[in-house]
Amino acid sequence: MRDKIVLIDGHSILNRAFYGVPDLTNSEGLHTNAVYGFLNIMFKILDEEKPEYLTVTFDVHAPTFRHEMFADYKGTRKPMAEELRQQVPVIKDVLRAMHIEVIEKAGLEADDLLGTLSHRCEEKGMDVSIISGDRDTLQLATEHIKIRIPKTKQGKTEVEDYYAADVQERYGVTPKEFIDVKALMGDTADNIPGVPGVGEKTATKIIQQYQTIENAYEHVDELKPPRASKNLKEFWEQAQLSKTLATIKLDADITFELENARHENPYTKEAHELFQRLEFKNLLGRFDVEASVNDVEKYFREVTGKEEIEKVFKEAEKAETVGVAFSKDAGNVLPLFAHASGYGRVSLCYEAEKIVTIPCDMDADFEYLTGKLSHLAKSVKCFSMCGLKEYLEWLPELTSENGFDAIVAAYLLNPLKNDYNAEDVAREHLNLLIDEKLDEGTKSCYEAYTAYACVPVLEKKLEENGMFRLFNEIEMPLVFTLYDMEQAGVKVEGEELKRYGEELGARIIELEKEIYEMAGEEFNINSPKQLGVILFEKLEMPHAKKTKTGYSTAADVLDKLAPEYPIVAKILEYRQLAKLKSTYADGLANYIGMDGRIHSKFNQTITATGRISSTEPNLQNIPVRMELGRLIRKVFVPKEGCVFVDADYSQIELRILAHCSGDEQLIQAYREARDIHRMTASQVFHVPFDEVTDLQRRNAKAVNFGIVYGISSFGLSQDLSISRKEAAQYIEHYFESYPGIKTFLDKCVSDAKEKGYAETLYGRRRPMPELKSSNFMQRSFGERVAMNAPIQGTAADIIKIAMIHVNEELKKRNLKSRMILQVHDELLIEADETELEEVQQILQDKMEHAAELLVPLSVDMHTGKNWYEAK
DNA sequence: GATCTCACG
DNA sequence: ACGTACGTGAGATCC
Repeated sequence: MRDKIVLIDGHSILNRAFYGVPDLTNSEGLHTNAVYGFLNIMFKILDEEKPEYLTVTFDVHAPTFRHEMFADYKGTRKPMAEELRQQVPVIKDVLRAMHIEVIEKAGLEADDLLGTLSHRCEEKGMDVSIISGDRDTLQLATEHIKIRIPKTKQGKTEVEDYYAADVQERYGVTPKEFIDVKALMGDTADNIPGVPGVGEKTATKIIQQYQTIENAYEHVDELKPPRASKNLKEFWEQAQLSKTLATIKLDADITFELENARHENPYTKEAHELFQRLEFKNLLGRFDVEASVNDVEKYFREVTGKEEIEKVFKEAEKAETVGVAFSKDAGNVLPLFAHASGYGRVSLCYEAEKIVTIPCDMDADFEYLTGKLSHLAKSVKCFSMCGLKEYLEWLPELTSENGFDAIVAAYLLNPLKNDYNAEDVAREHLNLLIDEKLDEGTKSCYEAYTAYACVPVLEKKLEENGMFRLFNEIEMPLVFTLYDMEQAGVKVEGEELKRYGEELGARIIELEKEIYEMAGEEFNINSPKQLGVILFEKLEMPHAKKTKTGYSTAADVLDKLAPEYPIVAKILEYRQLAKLKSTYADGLANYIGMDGRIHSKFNQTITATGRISSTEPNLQNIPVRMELGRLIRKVFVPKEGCVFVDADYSQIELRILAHCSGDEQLIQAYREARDIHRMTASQVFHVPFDEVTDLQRRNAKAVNFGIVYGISSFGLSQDLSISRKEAAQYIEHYFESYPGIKTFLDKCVSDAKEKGYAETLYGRRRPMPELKSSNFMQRSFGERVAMNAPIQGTAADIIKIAMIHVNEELKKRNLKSRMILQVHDELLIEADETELEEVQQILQDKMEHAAELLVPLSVDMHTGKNWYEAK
């Protein structure tokens, strides 16, 4: 059996990875996508090949890089992107930590290193795999040297393999002849001149016939086409030079000790720490966690028997802080004693060395244990869990005074993550690794311990980041508010909804028929791909836009075609109805519970800005803009004896902008309750206030929206279907009229650049690594976000405060009315008819006084027997 | 699982 | 020159 060595072309693969993997950044703001992509490719190769030896080569002098991704790029080298440059030392650190040999030699091209190493290894009788993104290395392929070129396709890495025979098959020449082909055709990127007028086709033909340029030169008069014959004669010296340049050295002067390249366990402790810092979560699974010792586990204890359990709780009651975890035990616990919800175990940590897990059994079933916990909640100062809201059902005695949610705290500290869980909190904040393959009891102990131990750590970090009050006074109380809303749910008329869906269905079938007839064939209208072919190929419509994968058939494109092509209008109508039926009519029906109500989830740890999100189902995007869709709201009804009260903030984001910017004009306008869009129109278009046309007001409104989004002339021009120039002019006039706003928005960007995060009025932070990007698009995005996040985030803060106050007031007064929905700037209350006026007064008061700004907060309120009427 | 489209603020 | 408005969630298609 031949030994095998894998040689990785470091810069080439790093470069591939950089352009193939979307931008990733760790919480320190360090770009990591190239390193991540590199490691993925490397691990894939190692898993496949299991080589005895492994070496990564870097050419030291690589200040510039060829852009292989862009076909239009030719000629001189472009400087390496800053985001890539900063990752070069990182990958070297990672490799060092993994004990993988790195070979660099000043003045030597990576190709020559690879050539020499592969050649030497082959002579020693080894199999060699060269991993490179550079096709020049194909000349190195032999029977025993395999060239492997990784391709990143939609997140998946595929590898093209070339032995000598494969090169012959693919390119029609042998690897050695490949050099001569290149000598003739040249390579601008590598500064190889080649022979003028000879391209790939001609070069290949000539070499297929004559094998080498020398042989071709001997028969130079027979060469075809005549141009090649003439030029080879004329540029013979240049051709010879080109061949030298194109030839990869096999005998470079380097010292290489094979034993240094021996591939042993790369999963070292140092590498693990580095991977953690880089936040390569799904690569951490490769490490053997057992190796990294922690001494927490030895304090884990399983407790059974009523006497023992009582003893534990008695001890726990004396603690200031307890960490608690519920576990869905799939193991040994008799299902008989588990709860219907699936919980079969609770765990408790009340000192760093007192960590117990209690399986539900005949002595102590789930209700008994949660009863003990709820009782415990009355005596401790801090009752901490990971994801508190999920468990409040079982802890009726817990209040926002002493409840602590580690997950919510972790979210505030970094709101950009996709998901939050106990393992991550332990790793990031306690530097504690939790094995994924643990039994339920141990895992549950870890979670309880994490909830316990992270309290002081997270509190300190919140304090340091100026978010202590935000956490204690807004986010934690909100956990309880959201829980109440989820419990309350909203009543939905199932029968009505069904009828609505059926009506839509009937119309959809009609439309389908008409569309098929007009198209002349049947196809899947829901498939953008098929639809694109019908519209833009078969019916030859002018296609305005393209997406990555084909034609865009988005509504704004179709809107422009609709006046001229009746079928497009039908398709738009079909789309609208199909959406209403699938997402809303049918979609919502699936969520109606036994109580006739929908209990949507309100998520507190999703958005980057601090907004709440709603899922299963999303009740924050129920149609309202179009009448047909809006009708859906008629099926959302209050329960018997109740009415809906819907209250929404009027232009809260613009008011926040007025406050934060201190712009005199805008503040004055809001104090006088003037029509802001009309005023803007008057200023931007230089017309008297009373002479503003509807169109001007509409456009001004779009400008105001744009300001909040972090305006760009392009975005505004798209929205208003005007030229970019015009849009830029609107913006210019706007900033002339409101100089305070311009100053404020500029400050948002410069502050965020300086601090690395954007901040709301209440101290909520959004980290902003994008602002450091050298990529124009990403940086511009960062700038828009830096303008938008403080405004959108402050609005989110304010309505959260209002929600907490409204909910508290309803409870305090023992009212039967319940807050049931939040839609970003809107609250929906199911109000008992006898309490209607009181509820209206509470809503108005608490919403308008949630924050005291330089401008009044104004609330619009409506009542009705369904959501349609109340909006 | 990625992509496209579209519903909301 | 680059190629976009800010923030979400869900359904359908297609690989």
